[in-house]
Amino acid sequence: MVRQPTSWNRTFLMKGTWSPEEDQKLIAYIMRYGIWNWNEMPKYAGLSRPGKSCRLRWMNYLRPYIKRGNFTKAEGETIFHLQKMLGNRWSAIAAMLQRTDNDIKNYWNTRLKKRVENNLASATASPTANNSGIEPEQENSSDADSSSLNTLVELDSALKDFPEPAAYEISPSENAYTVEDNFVSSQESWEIQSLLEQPLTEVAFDSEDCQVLSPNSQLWLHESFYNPEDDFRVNPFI
DNA sequence: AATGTCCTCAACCGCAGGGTC
DNA sequence: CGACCCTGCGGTTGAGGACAT
Repeated sequence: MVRQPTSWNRTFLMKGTWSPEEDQKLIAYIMRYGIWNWNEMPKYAGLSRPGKSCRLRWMNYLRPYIKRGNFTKAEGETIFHLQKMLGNRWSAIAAMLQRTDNDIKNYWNTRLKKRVENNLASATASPTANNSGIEPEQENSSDADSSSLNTLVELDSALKDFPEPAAYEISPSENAYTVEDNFVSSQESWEIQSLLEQPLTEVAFDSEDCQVLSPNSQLWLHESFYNPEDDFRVNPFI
């Protein structure tokens, strides 16, 4: 079988940052025809981009249902612990947070990783120093506890400069919500959704699964309240 | 104001795995 | 069964903005 030239290896294809016009073309095409073949789609969508580039742009930026913007402290905690448990499986971590793997990866590489490394370096340099704020008797506990404690110390150091979580502080005015409990009523869910402009999806974290979440991150939302027709990202020309 | 350095993040690259022919 | 295609993943790069000197 002869390998046919594909859009992956065509020459003279555009590279670099996507323009708003290109984004619009890709969104419009996918909304109309769906995703059927990334290699062939750019040709029909009027894009001079490799299919791979189109896929990446869609997955990391244009598609609905992804959360963007600043990471909350709770998300930072989640990423920290999931990375510890799963390793660099960014897509798996991203799926749990409704973020993109690229975002998670960037966040880890540019923030958490550096802080953890710095913390470990300082701990190595002065192993007897107690700069963690942990009481001495806690440090004399069992090995397992000690390991857990080290994790907490690393986490605390990694996250200490983070802002307080703001993603669920809904504003403005009379619809202002701060989600602090484990349950949100349907009506509240819808209102929160409308304000957040992100899809309602069940966020199924709990402390038994990953033992990382603060109460703030335990939102129970249901996607049945989400109407894609109202979503400008899904219907860009409405 | 000019220059250098650091930081963030969008995008690219190479590879692996699964599916198809 | 092997060659090829497509997709998804993780590592890396580089442009551009922020900040420091």
